[in-house]
Amino acid sequence: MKLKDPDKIQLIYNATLKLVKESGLAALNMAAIGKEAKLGMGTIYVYFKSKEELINSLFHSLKRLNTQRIYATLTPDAPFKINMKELFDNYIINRIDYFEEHFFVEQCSNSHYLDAESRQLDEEAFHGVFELLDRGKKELLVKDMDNAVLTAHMMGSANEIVALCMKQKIKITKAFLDGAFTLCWDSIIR
Amino acid sequence: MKLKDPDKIQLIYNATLKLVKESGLAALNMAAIGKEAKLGMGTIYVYFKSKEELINSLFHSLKRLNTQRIYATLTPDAPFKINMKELFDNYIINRIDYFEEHFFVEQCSNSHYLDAESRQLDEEAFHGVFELLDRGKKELLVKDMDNAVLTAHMMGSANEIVALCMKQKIKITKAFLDGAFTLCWDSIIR
DNA sequence: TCTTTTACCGAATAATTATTCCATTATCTT
DNA sequence: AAGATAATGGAATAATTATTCGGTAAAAGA
Repeated sequence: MKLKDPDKIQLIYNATLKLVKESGLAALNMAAIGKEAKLGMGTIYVYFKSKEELINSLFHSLKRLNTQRIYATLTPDAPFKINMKELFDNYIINRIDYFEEHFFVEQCSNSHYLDAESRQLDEEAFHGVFELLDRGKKELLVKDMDNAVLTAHMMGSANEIVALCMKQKIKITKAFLDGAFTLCWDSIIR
Repeated sequence: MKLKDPDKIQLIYNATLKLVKESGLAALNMAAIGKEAKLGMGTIYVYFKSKEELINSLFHSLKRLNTQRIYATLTPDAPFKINMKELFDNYIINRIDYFEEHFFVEQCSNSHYLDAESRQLDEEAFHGVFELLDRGKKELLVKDMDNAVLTAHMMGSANEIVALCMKQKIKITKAFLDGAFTLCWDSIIR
Protein backbone atom coordinates (compact mmCIF):
# COMPACT_ATOMS: atom_id res chain seq x y z
CA MET A 1 0.00 0.00 0.00
CA LYS A 2 0.96 3.59 -0.44
CA LEU A 3 1.87 5.65 2.61
CA LYS A 4 0.94 9.24 3.30
CA ASP A 5 3.60 11.67 2.19
CA PRO A 6 4.89 13.38 5.33
CA ASP A 7 5.70 16.54 3.37
CA LYS A 8 2.18 17.12 2.08
CA ILE A 9 0.86 18.51 5.34
CA GLN A 10 3.56 21.16 5.37
CA LEU A 11 2.83 21.90 1.72
CA ILE A 12 -0.81 22.48 2.57
CA TYR A 13 0.11 24.59 5.60
CA ASN A 14 2.42 26.79 3.56
CA ALA A 15 -0.16 27.30 0.84
CA THR A 16 -2.72 28.26 3.47
CA LEU A 17 -0.38 30.75 5.12
CA LYS A 18 0.50 32.35 1.83
CA LEU A 19 -3.12 32.71 0.76
CA VAL A 20 -4.26 34.13 4.09
CA LYS A 21 -1.40 36.60 4.04
CA GLU A 22 -2.42 37.72 0.58
CA SER A 23 -6.18 38.02 0.93
CA GLY A 24 -7.20 37.31 4.49
CA LEU A 25 -8.88 34.36 6.11
CA ALA A 26 -12.29 35.36 4.84
CA ALA A 27 -11.22 34.72 1.25
CA LEU A 28 -9.53 31.39 1.93
CA ASN A 29 -11.00 28.48 0.01
CA MET A 30 -10.08 24.87 -0.59
CA ALA A 31 -9.71 25.13 -4.35
CA ALA A 32 -7.15 27.89 -3.94
CA ILE A 33 -5.24 25.88 -1.35
CA GLY A 34 -5.11 22.93 -3.71
CA LYS A 35 -3.88 25.05 -6.57
CA GLU A 36 -1.26 26.87 -4.48
CA ALA A 37 0.02 23.61 -3.00
CA LYS A 38 -0.16 21.91 -6.41
CA LEU A 39 -2.40 19.18 -5.06
CA GLY A 40 -5.81 17.99 -6.07
CA MET A 41 -8.68 19.12 -3.89
CA GLY A 42 -9.36 15.58 -2.83
CA THR A 43 -5.82 15.17 -1.55
CA ILE A 44 -6.36 17.83 1.05
CA TYR A 45 -9.17 15.73 2.46
CA VAL A 46 -6.80 12.79 2.85
CA TYR A 47 -4.87 14.82 5.37
CA PHE A 48 -7.67 16.88 6.92
CA LYS A 49 -11.27 16.02 7.62
CA SER A 50 -12.50 19.50 6.77
CA LYS A 51 -11.48 23.08 6.20
CA GLU A 52 -12.18 23.78 9.85
CA GLU A 53 -9.91 20.96 10.98
CA LEU A 54 -7.15 22.18 8.71
CA ILE A 55 -7.36 25.67 10.17
CA ASN A 56 -7.44 24.51 13.78
CA SER A 57 -4.64 22.06 13.17
CA LEU A 58 -2.40 24.71 11.63
CA PHE A 59 -3.30 27.12 14.42
CA HIS A 60 -2.26 24.60 17.05
CA SER A 61 0.96 23.78 15.32
CA LEU A 62 1.94 27.45 15.04
CA LYS A 63 1.09 28.25 18.64
CA ARG A 64 3.25 25.41 19.88
CA LEU A 65 6.20 26.33 17.68
CA ASN A 66 5.97 29.96 18.64
CA THR A 67 6.04 29.53 22.38
CA GLN A 68 9.14 27.37 21.97
CA ARG A 69 10.94 29.87 19.80
CA ILE A 70 10.52 32.88 22.04
CA TYR A 71 11.77 31.40 25.28
CA ALA A 72 14.37 29.07 23.78
CA THR A 73 17.39 31.34 24.02
CA LEU A 74 17.20 33.18 27.35
CA THR A 75 20.60 33.23 29.05
CA PRO A 76 20.29 31.58 32.47
CA ASP A 77 21.43 33.67 35.45
CA ALA A 78 21.90 36.81 33.35
CA PRO A 79 20.81 40.12 34.92
CA PHE A 80 17.19 41.15 34.56
CA LYS A 81 17.71 43.79 31.91
CA ILE A 82 19.74 41.39 29.77
CA ASN A 83 16.99 38.78 29.88
CA MET A 84 14.40 41.40 29.14
CA LYS A 85 16.32 42.56 26.10
CA GLU A 86 16.80 39.02 24.88
CA LEU A 87 13.13 38.33 25.22
CA PHE A 88 12.21 41.57 23.47
CA ASP A 89 14.60 40.97 20.57
CA ASN A 90 13.46 37.37 20.22
CA TYR A 91 9.88 38.46 20.16
CA ILE A 92 10.35 41.14 17.51
CA ILE A 93 12.60 39.10 15.26
CA ASN A 94 10.26 36.16 15.59
CA ARG A 95 7.27 38.25 14.60
CA ILE A 96 9.10 39.45 11.52
CA ASP A 97 10.70 36.19 10.46
CA TYR A 98 7.40 34.37 10.85
CA PHE A 99 5.14 37.20 9.82
CA GLU A 100 2.81 35.01 7.74
CA GLU A 101 2.33 32.67 10.67
CA HIS A 102 1.51 35.38 13.15
CA PHE A 103 -0.81 37.03 10.70
CA PHE A 104 -2.68 33.77 10.28
CA VAL A 105 -2.94 33.26 14.03
CA GLU A 106 -4.30 36.77 14.46
CA GLN A 107 -6.91 36.29 11.76
CA CYS A 108 -8.01 33.01 13.30
CA SER A 109 -8.25 34.44 16.78
CA ASN A 110 -11.24 36.49 15.80
CA SER A 111 -12.96 34.09 13.49
CA HIS A 112 -15.66 31.49 13.92
CA TYR A 113 -13.31 28.73 12.86
CA LEU A 114 -11.49 28.13 16.13
CA ASP A 115 -12.80 25.40 18.38
CA ALA A 116 -12.95 25.74 22.15
CA GLU A 117 -9.62 24.05 22.70
CA SER A 118 -7.78 26.35 20.31
CA ARG A 119 -9.12 29.41 22.09
CA GLN A 120 -7.33 28.50 25.28
CA LEU A 121 -3.83 28.26 23.84
CA ASP A 122 -3.05 31.96 24.37
CA GLU A 123 -2.63 31.96 28.12
CA GLU A 124 0.50 29.86 28.47
CA ALA A 125 2.51 32.04 26.12
CA PHE A 126 2.52 34.81 28.75
CA HIS A 127 3.81 32.64 31.53
CA GLY A 128 7.48 33.30 30.90
CA VAL A 129 7.00 37.06 30.65
CA PHE A 130 5.06 37.15 33.90
CA GLU A 131 7.81 35.26 35.71
CA LEU A 132 10.48 37.58 34.40
CA LEU A 133 8.46 40.64 35.43
CA ASP A 134 8.02 39.26 38.93
CA ARG A 135 11.75 38.96 39.19
CA GLY A 136 12.14 42.56 38.02
CA LYS A 137 9.77 43.70 40.73
CA LYS A 138 11.68 41.81 43.41
CA GLU A 139 14.84 43.57 42.27
CA LEU A 140 12.97 46.90 42.56
CA LEU A 141 13.53 47.58 38.88
CA VAL A 142 9.99 47.27 37.59
CA LYS A 143 6.97 49.41 38.43
CA ASP A 144 4.50 47.84 40.82
CA MET A 145 1.77 47.37 38.27
CA ASP A 146 -0.36 44.44 37.16
CA ASN A 147 1.68 41.99 35.06
CA ALA A 148 -1.10 41.74 32.52
CA VAL A 149 -1.03 45.50 31.96
CA LEU A 150 2.76 45.64 31.72
CA THR A 151 2.77 42.74 29.30
CA ALA A 152 -0.03 44.17 27.19
CA HIS A 153 1.87 47.44 26.98
CA MET A 154 5.09 45.83 25.78
CA MET A 155 3.57 43.28 23.44
CA GLY A 156 1.21 45.86 21.99
CA SER A 157 4.14 48.14 21.33
CA ALA A 158 6.21 45.35 19.82
CA ASN A 159 3.38 44.16 17.60
CA GLU A 160 2.63 47.59 16.24
CA ILE A 161 6.29 48.34 15.63
CA VAL A 162 6.59 45.11 13.68
CA ALA A 163 3.51 46.07 11.68
CA LEU A 164 5.18 49.38 10.91
CA CYS A 165 8.37 47.65 9.78
CA MET A 166 6.48 45.34 7.48
CA LYS A 167 4.35 48.09 5.99
CA GLN A 168 7.23 50.48 5.36
CA LYS A 169 9.68 47.65 4.60
CA ILE A 170 12.05 48.93 7.28
CA LYS A 171 15.10 46.72 7.66
CA ILE A 172 15.62 45.72 11.29
CA THR A 173 19.06 46.87 12.43
CA LYS A 174 20.61 46.49 15.86
CA ALA A 175 20.14 50.24 16.36
CA PHE A 176 16.46 49.98 15.52
CA LEU A 177 15.94 47.11 17.95
CA ASP A 178 17.81 49.02 20.65
CA GLY A 179 15.63 52.06 20.12
CA ALA A 180 12.43 50.07 20.27
CA PHE A 181 13.64 48.32 23.41
CA THR A 182 14.55 51.60 25.10
CA LEU A 183 10.95 52.73 24.72
CA CYS A 184 9.68 49.61 26.47
CA TRP A 185 12.39 49.59 29.10
CA ASP A 186 11.89 53.24 30.06
CA SER A 187 8.19 52.63 30.41
CA ILE A 188 8.33 49.69 32.80
CA ILE A 189 11.18 50.70 35.15
CA ARG A 190 10.38 52.78 38.18
CA MET B 1 -44.40 57.29 -3.61
CA LYS B 2 -42.68 55.87 -0.63
CA LEU B 3 -39.33 57.32 0.46
CA LYS B 4 -36.30 55.48 1.77
CA ASP B 5 -36.30 55.27 5.53
CA PRO B 6 -33.22 57.19 6.70
CA ASP B 7 -32.92 54.98 9.78
CA LYS B 8 -32.58 51.72 7.87
CA ILE B 9 -28.96 52.27 6.91
CA GLN B 10 -28.00 52.69 10.53
CA LEU B 11 -30.05 49.62 11.40
CA ILE B 12 -28.10 47.61 8.85
CA TYR B 13 -24.80 49.05 10.06
CA ASN B 14 -25.58 48.15 13.66
CA ALA B 15 -26.60 44.62 12.77
CA THR B 16 -23.39 44.20 10.78
CA LEU B 17 -21.22 45.49 13.64
CA LYS B 18 -22.89 43.20 16.13
CA LEU B 19 -22.51 40.12 13.96
CA VAL B 20 -18.88 40.79 13.13
CA LYS B 21 -18.12 41.35 16.79
CA GLU B 22 -19.73 38.02 17.62
CA SER B 23 -18.30 35.78 14.92
CA GLY B 24 -15.85 37.72 12.82
CA LEU B 25 -16.03 39.10 9.33
CA ALA B 26 -15.47 35.71 7.73
CA ALA B 27 -18.80 34.45 9.05
CA LEU B 28 -20.81 37.53 8.08
CA ASN B 29 -23.66 36.83 5.68
CA MET B 30 -26.57 38.78 4.29
CA ALA B 31 -29.28 36.54 5.69
CA ALA B 32 -27.93 37.05 9.20
CA ILE B 33 -27.77 40.81 8.71
CA GLY B 34 -31.38 40.83 7.59
CA LYS B 35 -32.49 38.79 10.55
CA GLU B 36 -30.50 40.83 13.07
CA ALA B 37 -31.78 44.11 11.61
CA LYS B 38 -35.28 42.69 11.29
CA LEU B 39 -35.39 43.46 7.61
CA GLY B 40 -35.98 41.34 4.56
CA MET B 41 -32.93 40.40 2.58
CA GLY B 42 -34.24 42.34 -0.38
CA THR B 43 -34.43 45.51 1.68
CA ILE B 44 -30.70 45.52 2.26
CA TYR B 45 -30.22 45.62 -1.49
CA VAL B 46 -32.36 48.75 -1.69
CA TYR B 47 -29.73 50.54 0.38
CA PHE B 48 -26.60 48.78 -0.82
CA LYS B 49 -25.67 47.39 -4.22
CA SER B 50 -23.84 44.42 -2.74
CA LYS B 51 -22.29 42.97 0.38
CA GLU B 52 -19.00 44.44 -0.65
CA GLU B 53 -20.47 47.92 -1.01
CA LEU B 54 -22.11 47.63 2.38
CA ILE B 55 -18.81 46.73 4.02
CA ASN B 56 -16.84 49.47 2.30
CA SER B 57 -19.53 52.01 3.02
CA LEU B 58 -19.61 51.17 6.72
CA PHE B 59 -15.82 51.18 6.82
CA HIS B 60 -15.69 54.68 5.36
CA SER B 61 -18.32 55.97 7.69
CA LEU B 62 -16.50 54.65 10.76
CA LYS B 63 -13.11 55.96 9.70
CA ARG B 64 -14.53 59.45 9.25
CA LEU B 65 -16.35 59.45 12.58
CA ASN B 66 -13.35 58.15 14.42
CA THR B 67 -10.84 60.72 13.27
CA GLN B 68 -13.28 63.43 14.35
CA ARG B 69 -13.82 61.97 17.78
CA ILE B 70 -10.20 61.64 18.83
CA TYR B 71 -9.02 65.14 18.08
CA ALA B 72 -12.26 66.93 18.94
CA THR B 73 -11.51 67.80 22.55
CA LEU B 74 -7.85 68.84 22.79
CA THR B 75 -7.47 71.94 25.00
CA PRO B 76 -5.83 74.71 22.93
CA ASP B 77 -2.63 76.21 24.38
CA ALA B 78 -2.42 73.62 27.17
CA PRO B 79 1.07 72.31 28.05
CA PHE B 80 2.40 69.39 26.07
CA LYS B 81 1.87 66.76 28.72
CA ILE B 82 -1.73 67.85 29.26
CA ASN B 83 -2.49 67.53 25.55
CA MET B 84 -0.74 64.19 25.41
CA LYS B 85 -2.82 62.90 28.29
CA GLU B 86 -6.04 64.19 26.73
CA LEU B 87 -5.19 62.51 23.47
CA PHE B 88 -4.30 59.27 25.22
CA ASP B 89 -7.48 59.21 27.31
CA ASN B 90 -9.61 60.09 24.32
CA TYR B 91 -8.02 57.33 22.34
CA ILE B 92 -8.51 54.66 24.98
CA ILE B 93 -12.05 55.64 25.91
CA ASN B 94 -12.94 55.86 22.27
CA ARG B 95 -11.60 52.39 21.58
CA ILE B 96 -13.68 51.01 24.42
CA ASP B 97 -16.88 52.94 23.85
CA TYR B 98 -16.80 52.05 20.18
CA PHE B 99 -15.23 48.65 20.50
CA GLU B 100 -17.49 47.00 17.95
CA GLU B 101 -16.63 49.65 15.41
CA HIS B 102 -12.91 49.38 15.86
CA PHE B 103 -13.10 45.64 15.78
CA PHE B 104 -14.94 45.80 12.47
CA VAL B 105 -12.39 48.21 11.01
CA GLU B 106 -9.56 45.94 12.05
CA GLN B 107 -11.16 42.88 10.53
CA CYS B 108 -11.77 44.73 7.29
CA SER B 109 -8.24 46.07 7.10
CA ASN B 110 -6.91 42.60 6.38
CA SER B 111 -9.70 41.26 4.24
CA HIS B 112 -10.28 41.09 0.51
CA TYR B 113 -13.39 43.22 0.81
CA LEU B 114 -11.81 46.67 0.95
CA ASP B 115 -11.48 48.56 -2.31
CA ALA B 116 -8.41 50.61 -3.18
CA GLU B 117 -9.92 53.85 -1.90
CA SER B 118 -10.75 52.40 1.50
CA ARG B 119 -7.19 51.19 1.98
CA GLN B 120 -5.82 54.72 1.94
CA LEU B 121 -7.90 56.15 4.77
CA ASP B 122 -5.46 55.24 7.53
CA GLU B 123 -2.76 57.83 7.00
CA GLU B 124 -4.59 60.99 7.97
CA ALA B 125 -5.51 59.67 11.42
CA PHE B 126 -1.87 59.98 12.53
CA HIS B 127 -1.45 63.57 11.47
CA GLY B 128 -2.51 65.08 14.78
CA VAL B 129 -0.27 62.77 16.83
CA PHE B 130 2.75 63.56 14.67
CA GLU B 131 2.20 67.31 15.12
CA LEU B 132 1.91 66.96 18.86
CA LEU B 133 5.08 64.86 19.02
CA ASP B 134 6.98 67.47 16.98
CA ARG B 135 5.98 70.04 19.55
CA GLY B 136 7.19 67.77 22.36
CA LYS B 137 10.55 67.45 20.63
CA LYS B 138 10.87 71.22 20.27
CA GLU B 139 10.23 71.56 23.98
CA LEU B 140 12.98 68.97 24.60
CA LEU B 141 10.51 66.66 26.32
CA VAL B 142 10.30 63.88 23.77
CA LYS B 143 13.04 61.49 22.65
CA ASP B 144 14.54 62.25 19.27
CA MET B 145 13.08 59.23 17.53
CA ASP B 146 11.05 58.69 14.39
CA ASN B 147 7.45 59.84 14.88
CA ALA B 148 6.15 56.69 13.25
CA VAL B 149 7.99 54.54 15.79
CA LEU B 150 6.88 56.63 18.76
CA THR B 151 3.29 56.56 17.52
CA ALA B 152 3.36 52.84 16.84
CA HIS B 153 4.67 52.26 20.34
CA MET B 154 1.92 54.26 22.02
CA MET B 155 -0.95 53.14 19.84
CA GLY B 156 0.16 49.54 20.04
CA SER B 157 0.24 49.78 23.80
CA ALA B 158 -3.14 51.49 23.96
CA ASN B 159 -4.74 48.96 21.63
CA GLU B 160 -3.46 45.97 23.54
CA ILE B 161 -4.47 47.45 26.87
CA VAL B 162 -7.97 48.02 25.53
CA ALA B 163 -8.04 44.43 24.32
CA LEU B 164 -7.04 43.32 27.81
CA CYS B 165 -9.80 45.40 29.39
CA MET B 166 -12.42 43.97 27.08
CA LYS B 167 -11.26 40.40 27.55
CA GLN B 168 -11.07 40.56 31.33
CA LYS B 169 -14.01 42.97 31.59
CA ILE B 170 -11.89 45.46 33.51
CA LYS B 171 -13.77 48.64 34.32
CA ILE B 172 -11.80 51.71 33.24
CA THR B 173 -11.18 53.95 36.25
CA LYS B 174 -9.26 57.21 36.36
CA ALA B 175 -6.49 55.38 38.22
CA PHE B 176 -6.27 52.74 35.51
CA LEU B 177 -6.06 55.35 32.77
CA ASP B 178 -3.39 57.23 34.71
CA GLY B 179 -1.36 54.06 35.10
CA ALA B 180 -1.58 53.20 31.43
CA PHE B 181 -0.63 56.75 30.50
CA THR B 182 2.37 56.73 32.83
CA LEU B 183 3.75 53.76 30.93
CA CYS B 184 3.50 55.61 27.64
CA TRP B 185 4.72 58.92 29.03
CA ASP B 186 7.79 57.40 30.68
CA SER B 187 8.69 55.67 27.46
CA ILE B 188 8.64 58.70 25.16
CA ILE B 189 10.24 61.39 27.36
CA ARG B 190 13.98 61.79 27.34
C1' DT C 1 6.10 -10.20 -9.70
C1' DC C 2 1.60 -9.95 -8.10
C1' DT C 3 -1.72 -8.36 -4.83
C1' DT C 4 -3.60 -5.13 -2.02
C1' DT C 5 -4.17 -1.04 -0.01
C1' DT C 6 -4.39 3.65 -0.03
C1' DA C 7 -2.83 8.08 -1.86
C1' DC C 8 -4.05 11.02 -5.51
C1' DC C 9 -6.83 13.71 -8.69
C1' DG C 10 -10.44 16.63 -10.32
C1' DA C 11 -15.16 16.21 -11.93
C1' DA C 12 -19.66 15.78 -9.78
C1' DT C 13 -22.50 16.88 -5.97
C1' DA C 14 -24.02 19.11 -1.84
C1' DA C 15 -24.26 22.95 0.94
C1' DT C 16 -24.06 27.54 1.71
C1' DT C 17 -24.80 32.13 0.67
C1' DA C 18 -25.26 36.30 -2.44
C1' DT C 19 -28.47 38.36 -5.43
C1' DT C 20 -32.74 38.90 -7.94
C1' DC C 21 -37.60 38.95 -8.52
C1' DC C 22 -42.19 39.84 -7.71
C1' DA C 23 -46.29 40.28 -5.03
C1' DT C 24 -47.59 43.32 -1.43
C1' DT C 25 -47.68 47.44 1.19
C1' DA C 26 -46.82 52.10 2.45
C1' DT C 27 -46.97 56.82 1.47
C1' DC C 28 -46.32 60.70 -1.49
C1' DT C 29 -48.67 63.58 -5.07
C1' DT C 30 -52.50 65.56 -7.15
C1' DA D 1 -59.59 59.39 -2.49
C1' DA D 2 -57.19 57.47 -6.35
C1' DG D 3 -53.18 56.72 -8.77
C1' DA D 4 -48.28 56.34 -8.97
C1' DT D 5 -44.05 55.12 -7.32
C1' DA D 6 -40.88 52.97 -4.70
C1' DA D 7 -39.91 50.36 -0.37
C1' DT D 8 -40.41 45.92 1.75
C1' DG D 9 -40.14 40.83 2.63
C1' DG D 10 -38.96 36.53 1.61
C1' DA D 11 -39.16 32.84 -1.80
C1' DA D 12 -36.68 31.61 -5.99
C1' DT D 13 -32.44 31.62 -8.39
C1' DA D 14 -27.59 32.14 -9.22
C1' DA D 15 -23.06 31.84 -7.75
C1' DT D 16 -19.68 30.26 -4.96
C1' DT D 17 -17.40 26.96 -2.39
C1' DA D 18 -16.97 22.73 0.67
C1' DT D 19 -17.10 17.90 0.36
C1' DT D 20 -17.63 13.42 -1.78
C1' DC D 21 -16.81 9.97 -5.15
C1' DG D 22 -14.93 6.85 -8.45
C1' DG D 23 -11.30 5.85 -11.34
C1' DT D 24 -6.17 5.60 -11.59
C1' DA D 25 -1.54 5.08 -10.06
C1' DA D 26 1.88 4.34 -6.69
C1' DA D 27 4.22 1.65 -3.41
C1' DA D 28 4.32 -1.65 0.42
C1' DG D 29 4.24 -6.44 1.56
C1' DA D 30 4.00 -11.27 0.25
